[in-house]
Amino acid sequence: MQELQRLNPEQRRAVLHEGAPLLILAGAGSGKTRVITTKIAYLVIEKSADPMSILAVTFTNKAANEMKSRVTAMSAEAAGVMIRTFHSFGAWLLRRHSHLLGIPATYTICDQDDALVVLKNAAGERYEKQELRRYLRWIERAKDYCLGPEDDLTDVSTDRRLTDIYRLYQQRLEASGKLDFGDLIMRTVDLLRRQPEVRDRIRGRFRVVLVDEYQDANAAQFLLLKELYGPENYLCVVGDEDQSIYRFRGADVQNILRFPEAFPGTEIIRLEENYRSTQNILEAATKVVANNRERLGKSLWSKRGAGLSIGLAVLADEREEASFCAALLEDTAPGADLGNTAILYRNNYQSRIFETVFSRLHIPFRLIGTLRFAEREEVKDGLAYLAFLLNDRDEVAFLRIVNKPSRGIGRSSLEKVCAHRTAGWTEACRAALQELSARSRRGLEEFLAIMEQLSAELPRLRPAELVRKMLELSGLHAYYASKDRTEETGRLQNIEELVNAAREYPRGAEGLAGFLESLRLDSSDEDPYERVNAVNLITMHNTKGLEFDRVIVTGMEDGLIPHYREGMEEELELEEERRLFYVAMTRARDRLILTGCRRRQVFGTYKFRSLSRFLGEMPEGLLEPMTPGAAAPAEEEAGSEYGAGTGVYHDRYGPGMIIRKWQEGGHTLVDARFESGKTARFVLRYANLERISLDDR
DNA sequence: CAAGATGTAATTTTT
DNA sequence: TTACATCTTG
Repeated sequence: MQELQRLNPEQRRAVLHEGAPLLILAGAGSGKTRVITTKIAYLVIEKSADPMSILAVTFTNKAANEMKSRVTAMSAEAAGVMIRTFHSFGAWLLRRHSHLLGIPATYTICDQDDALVVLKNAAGERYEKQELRRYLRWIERAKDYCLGPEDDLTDVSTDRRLTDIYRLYQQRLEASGKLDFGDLIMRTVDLLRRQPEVRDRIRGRFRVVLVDEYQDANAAQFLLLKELYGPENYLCVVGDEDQSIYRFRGADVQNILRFPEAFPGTEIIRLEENYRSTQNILEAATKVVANNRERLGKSLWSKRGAGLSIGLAVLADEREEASFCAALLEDTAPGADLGNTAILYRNNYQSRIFETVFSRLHIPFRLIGTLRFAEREEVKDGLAYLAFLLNDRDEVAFLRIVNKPSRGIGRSSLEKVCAHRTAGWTEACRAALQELSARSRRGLEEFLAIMEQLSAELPRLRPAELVRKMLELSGLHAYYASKDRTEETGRLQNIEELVNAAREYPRGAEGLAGFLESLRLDSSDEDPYERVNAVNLITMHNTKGLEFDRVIVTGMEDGLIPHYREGMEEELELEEERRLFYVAMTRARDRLILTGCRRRQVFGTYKFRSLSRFLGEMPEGLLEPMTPGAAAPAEEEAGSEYGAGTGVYHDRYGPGMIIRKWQEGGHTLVDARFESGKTARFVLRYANLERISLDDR
């Protein structure tokens, strides 16, 4: 197999390895995906392994899809290999054994929003939203550790009410015939433990189990691996303890650190040659992460030259930070692909200023990982109709859609329906009908009629047609069409997109359930691998597994990175933040630029900030200060230029023109007329008027 | 019952 | 600054 020749000795050793459990410690950019995919192809081609007997598990769909396409490129036969995320593997197994678990085969999956609704209904009105969120976090955490309500939860929280609330939540969830993300792992473990014959059958089928990004495994996922791994099986996990960044989600570095203890006889192979970054970038990143104690340690090296220095720019505020980045982008060679640059930040909200500044300057950008399709209100509405169609015990779906679009069914009417609640909501509705006012009754009858019609169509229609029908019958299409006219959001487009998304799924309940599952578990509607000439705006977490020619890490300030939050467990959190920064830095191939602000707006007022302590952990000589003035267009001292006739842009008023300028009380004042027809007077220094050319509208 | 108005609170990271 | 929750009005 010629791919083997292209590997370095350690990579080859990892591919050829068999027998004992294998832990591959793969540094950033060391070609770990290549090793896994080649290993799969090697097993199929050279060792004549049955593709069906191989299971490869990842954490994100992004990674799973990437792996799938690379594997099939090497061997068409290997298309039969099962490559899934942990969650989707659990979902698959649970669906096939739903009869053993007392859950419907067409169960739907709760996302966090849905789970919060379930919890709210379960716990009653007496809790505030924030409290409920806290409890939900604890419940999720418990599930990360495979702990049920009856288990000792003191490691999760010592709150006395947690056990009760957790139990109520779980009952309510099960009564609704739904599973949450945690269930997908926890109940799979449960299934394999309680049904030894299922476990043995699975062990018999998947003789080879490969796990990517193992450093992000949580306790439940570890336990799942334990169940999958029998005496006849081969287990290989790949990971990098320095890139473990999902502690908040229950990921535990100890999982990878202690893998050799948990699986006796484990052999370790280190991949330390980095193929991605220049020496400078690598050295800086390595020096920073070396401050961590919780690591096995490896020494990354690269054959690439020293390369460019690492740029450091300190800007006045986040607005200047964004313009600085914009100037860098505008400086790039004509024809160069903006898609080769990524702008990274710690918190999602930091993207906002980049969006505004870039839009104004007509710099194309795309937000990666944020606007999740399935989490939009209008999409959730549509999905709720479909979920309810599959399972009329689904309380979350029912409450969402019974009166959306409005059918005149208000709170009091709903309470009457709830009083009749039995197993299914259809029944409860029918039972409550005669107690309702004429108006509410008509509305509810209409709702029931809609669902009945759709139910009749369910076995006959393919999901795409069914979705179309649902949008019409439910009135959602009309509802969002009229809304869209006034609000000009793309909501109508989004729900129509639902029709397209449903194509390719087989007809009937199973097909529909499969469609809903993929939407829930595969939220990546923006494909970072797709070539687009637009700069990438992305959180540090979301960059895992990605790489870019040029990376700008923004917000290099104490409090942002490392992120501060009260009550945090100092040392552990700090090491996690350091790993996150390490991940961010090692995404860069050729050029790494760090930016921070002297002050930043917090809740509308400016706060002074100090630079990130991580900057001090980098070798002195590698950092090269960049002067904002050189790259950013001069704005401050341009006061003298804002004469009458100057085109300006104001945040509130939009584009306009200066019509008069004069001095008064030591300040320069201007009057401006805007396109809206309004005029306004500003103190030039404070007004944040941006210059634009007049034909630039 | 629903849309508008007004007041108050708050920003990690994601399958 | 904005998001969201509660109150008020049509």
